[in-house]
Amino acid sequence: MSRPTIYDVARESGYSIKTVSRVINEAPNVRDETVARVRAAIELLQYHPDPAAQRLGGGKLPTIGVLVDSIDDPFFAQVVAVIEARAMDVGMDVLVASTGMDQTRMRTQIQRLARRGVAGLVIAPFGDEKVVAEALPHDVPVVVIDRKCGVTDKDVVRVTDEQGATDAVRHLVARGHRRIGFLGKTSAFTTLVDRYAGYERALGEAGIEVDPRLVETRAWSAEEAYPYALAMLATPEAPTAVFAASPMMGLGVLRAQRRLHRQDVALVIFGDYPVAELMTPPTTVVDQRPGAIADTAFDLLARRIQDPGAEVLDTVLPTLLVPRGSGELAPRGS
Amino acid sequence: MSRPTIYDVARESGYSIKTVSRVINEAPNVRDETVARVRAAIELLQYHPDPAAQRLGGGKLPTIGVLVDSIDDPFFAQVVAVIEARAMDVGMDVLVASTGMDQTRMRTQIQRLARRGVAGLVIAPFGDEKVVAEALPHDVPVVVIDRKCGVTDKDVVRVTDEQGATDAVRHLVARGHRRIGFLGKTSAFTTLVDRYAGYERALGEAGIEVDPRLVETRAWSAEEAYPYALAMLATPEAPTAVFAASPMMGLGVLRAQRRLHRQDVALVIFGDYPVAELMTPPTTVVDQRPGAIADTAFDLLARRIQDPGAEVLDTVLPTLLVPRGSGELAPRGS
DNA sequence: TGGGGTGTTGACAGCGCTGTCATACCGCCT
DNA sequence: AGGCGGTATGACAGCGCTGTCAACACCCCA
Repeated sequence: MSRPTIYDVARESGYSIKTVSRVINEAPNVRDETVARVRAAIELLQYHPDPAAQRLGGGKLPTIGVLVDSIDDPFFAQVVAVIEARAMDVGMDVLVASTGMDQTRMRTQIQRLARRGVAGLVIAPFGDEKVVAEALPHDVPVVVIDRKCGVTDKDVVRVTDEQGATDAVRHLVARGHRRIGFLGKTSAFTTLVDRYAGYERALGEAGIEVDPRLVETRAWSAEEAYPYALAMLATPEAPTAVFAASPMMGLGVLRAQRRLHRQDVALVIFGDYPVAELMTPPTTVVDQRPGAIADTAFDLLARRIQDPGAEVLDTVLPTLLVPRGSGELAPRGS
Repeated sequence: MSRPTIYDVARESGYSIKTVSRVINEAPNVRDETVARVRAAIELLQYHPDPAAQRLGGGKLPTIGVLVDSIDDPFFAQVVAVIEARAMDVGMDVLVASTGMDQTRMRTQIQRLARRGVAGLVIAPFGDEKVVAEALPHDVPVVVIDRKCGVTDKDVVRVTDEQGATDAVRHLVARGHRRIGFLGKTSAFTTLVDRYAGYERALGEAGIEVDPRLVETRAWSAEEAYPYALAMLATPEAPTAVFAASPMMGLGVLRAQRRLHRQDVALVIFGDYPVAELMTPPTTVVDQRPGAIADTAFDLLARRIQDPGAEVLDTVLPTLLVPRGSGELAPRGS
């Protein structure tokens, strides 16, 4: 009364377990009629191969592992959701793990996932490049998402951080802003360095000099960003617009704006977030399109699982500026 | 150069693989000195047991499966995040799957997870009670979360839906509201039936008769809720306050309010959502405390894994009314 | 007619564990 | 002294697959 095994299917179909195995794995050189009969037996018995046994027998687990900063971050939640959907389509399961922004933990989690014998891994790494390079496994296909972190021997999917930031700041400049603040911890992530570069570029194009008083690079979390944003908005030289280089920074700014009743300060956030369109004013964002990142990552992973020797790709997806109101505000008093 | 196996540990420590196995599984009747030596060898070799082999050998996979409506729903994302954190603490991995609110898919996903040989399952079921009862596996520990769905032979963790709704509506009544709208698809979930009951109860206590024009039970998604909310707020008998029985309904109402510039209508949403405190006005919610649900579910699952015969528990957690502004608005014109 | 593919199938040995059962040894009671 | 029960350890057979290699039937070409 236990689950049927490959032996049951073999007996039922009249073939050997090896032939059944071939049918399951769609191996070549099996007669059509044989395939049909084995399939019929599988159907009849409602047989499903045991993943653990498949793995142990020599194959990989029909599973892909996903490692992200935090599962309930809306960005990563969507990444996980899309990967799960794609995996389900091809009969794979998804193991999730989070780093909690801790490099040691990142390393441990990667090892654990790799140890389980997953077919592939989607990883959002962070931090020191050397640590990342050492932590990434070499015996299992990996696709790196969101942050390159100096990785050159793995497929990478990320977005045009600099261009996206440039777009955002240009957008503000086009509305007449000249005093545009920047928030984002550039020391932590190369993505933020790139976004800052985009900020500088857009200002440069407009002939605006970077005012260090309007650049805040110390905060990482929304909680840390809040006081800095507060301070920046409260100064006499307060910016008329702010570019928040991440949703966390954006939250800090929004809280500060609310606190100071300064909804008149224009704002563009890099990274969309839920209900942004319901804010007052609705928040203009640079959408990183997590779904597209996840889709591409899945495609690349599937490709690498199938062909481990395939050329290593560094895919850079475009971002999308979504004007919703906060980024279209004119400079105060103009 | 491959990963060390139990044989390597046995050789290194001078004991048999069986004794090593005993140490790994903390089996009784092993001398302290033996344990110490084996542990030392494990440490030395950086040995980690192969989960697939453990599973195949007779044990369960050190993995727990989580099945929810949708992984990027903030409520479930937090549930998954907490379970992953808890699982990591005890060296377990987490397999995620989503139902997409499709009963057939729910069934398939449950079977797939059970087939993998997970140690336990956390499931948010939905829909027809008979289907749910048939879909839940009997050969693996299961904890049902969020919705009871008529399940009586599994541990359940949910919240005080009726009480939470009563609290919310009482809160509105206390501010002087007498025309209070209700939105929520009561036909789909028992949780929503309970919330409606809470609504009715609070009104009854206040001697307010239920006005069917203020009760909308047809919508499920935010998209569906929007037009209904719009219609309700646009009528001459428009409510001065609305109780949205789910975050989805809440979104619909918020969009309608924005569209009609009716931020003066008081609103309480059942279920917290990100940045609710940054809305204008900040949204008062009944917090379901997904983290607490997940924590409790994990505890119950661990308990059941350890003792499959333990008494079946139906745990009902309290909700938390979080006043933030929208629920404290006085009736229009008063 | 024989040699050498090519296509199709099966026997069998693992993969790295755990469960079962056997074994060896100890102390203690009668 | 003999026997018994409890403790500590090991030998060995699976668990349900896949990889390797062999077997066999055919077919083609020389």
